[in-house]
Amino acid sequence: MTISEENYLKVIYHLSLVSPKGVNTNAIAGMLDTKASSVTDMLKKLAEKGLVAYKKYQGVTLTENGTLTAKMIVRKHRLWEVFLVEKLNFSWDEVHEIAEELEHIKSEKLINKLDSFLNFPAFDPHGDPIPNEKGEIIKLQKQLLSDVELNVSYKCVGVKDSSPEFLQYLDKQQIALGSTFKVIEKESFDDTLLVDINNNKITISNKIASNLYVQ
Amino acid sequence: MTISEENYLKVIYHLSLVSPKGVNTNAIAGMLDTKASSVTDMLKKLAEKGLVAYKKYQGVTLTENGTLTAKMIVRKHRLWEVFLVEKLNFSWDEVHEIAEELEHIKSEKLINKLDSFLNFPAFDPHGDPIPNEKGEIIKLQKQLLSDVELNVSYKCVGVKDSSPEFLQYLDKQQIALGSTFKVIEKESFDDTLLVDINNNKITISNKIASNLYVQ
DNA sequence: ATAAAATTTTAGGTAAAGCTAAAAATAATA
DNA sequence: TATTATTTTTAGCTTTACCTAAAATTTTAT
Repeated sequence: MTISEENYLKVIYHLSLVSPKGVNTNAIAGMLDTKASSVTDMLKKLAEKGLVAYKKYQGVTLTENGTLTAKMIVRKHRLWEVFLVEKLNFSWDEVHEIAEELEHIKSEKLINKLDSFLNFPAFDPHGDPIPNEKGEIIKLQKQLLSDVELNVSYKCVGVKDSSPEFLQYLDKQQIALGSTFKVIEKESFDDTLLVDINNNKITISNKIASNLYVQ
Repeated sequence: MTISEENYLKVIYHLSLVSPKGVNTNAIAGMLDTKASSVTDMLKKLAEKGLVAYKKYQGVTLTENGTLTAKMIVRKHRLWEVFLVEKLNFSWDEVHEIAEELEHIKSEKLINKLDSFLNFPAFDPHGDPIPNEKGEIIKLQKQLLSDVELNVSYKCVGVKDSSPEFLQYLDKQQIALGSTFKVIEKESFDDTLLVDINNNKITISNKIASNLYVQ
């Protein structure tokens, strides 16, 4: 299994969560910053290896084997992110890029020992669930802050966008996982929210609110 | 810098310690399990990049820049080995292979934070010195057990061969870094040694003795 | 329903890092 | 020193993972 193949599987896995019936060639190309023709080539190869079900022009889905393989890559990525934040004191906006490399280190023993060293964390620093050794994932029913009821208390449990830019914005606003939210008012014109965060009233754009998961 | 280029630099660095005047194409090929013709190709590329000084048929040496780059790869390799043994409880015969992958992760910040997390270790689990951030290396004057005086006490400080086979043999004989050695007798016929290890007399072949560093 | 637009695939090509086989240079030996 | 042996390089080929441009298919819109 090459790094490139692993990256394709991971991207198909993430896109499948949104389009379970089949992932488009162009969508994959967009995520991997490559061309559609390159994607077609790789899909044929992955199909040969039994990792995806692929029919010309029909999009692609992961096989059972492909799904498990993809989940193991996600598992590695998220465990390394926990390591980087918890043990090496990286901030949550720095870890994604490094974990993109670490996720390709090949040793099941390594990842299980790392898991144990970290005390079997269930979530990564961005609130995303970490698959266990069998690929099982805790799925909590979270909502976007943009879809939430007025005057009800929620807790921040994750971010949808985990780009450094967004995460640094949250740092600046002192928003972190665990912060408590109550939407006081919603401006109907542009869906801007007036929110009470940790007993501190701030205004939040719809774009921000629709990238914050609460519970 | 590709993984392949890094592996060449690392091998040239290690071979340079033994042949400082110039490393042979065939020697590199042997270490990397590749063919001499492939090595020639790569040497040209590394020379282009200013990492090695290369003249046809004359062997190769690292430039200053190449030496520092190689040392940083060695630094990463050895720090990851310490992490694997100290934090994840791997045994010393398991870590080399995994560190071969981890040494290629590209983030100076990562490696310096790892160094700090491990309390700036000076030696790896096999007793090899870890270059610091500047590439400086502590060099201790160690001897091979095979070259040592009779009836003088020494301490084991490193292994020359760090293959799993040799390390597992040492485990079986309960020899570890820090073990004390006193050579009681040397058989002149085959240089077999009768050695007192931690107050325990055992017989050791010349092959074993010439792979153990003591001080 | 058919034409236009968008998507996807095919065909053929490139760069990296390997390979084999033959040629060239260096080293060893008679 | 001449010849043989070894080492190294060159030349040309393969595979992986990309690419562009053109052809095929599907989707959208008139």
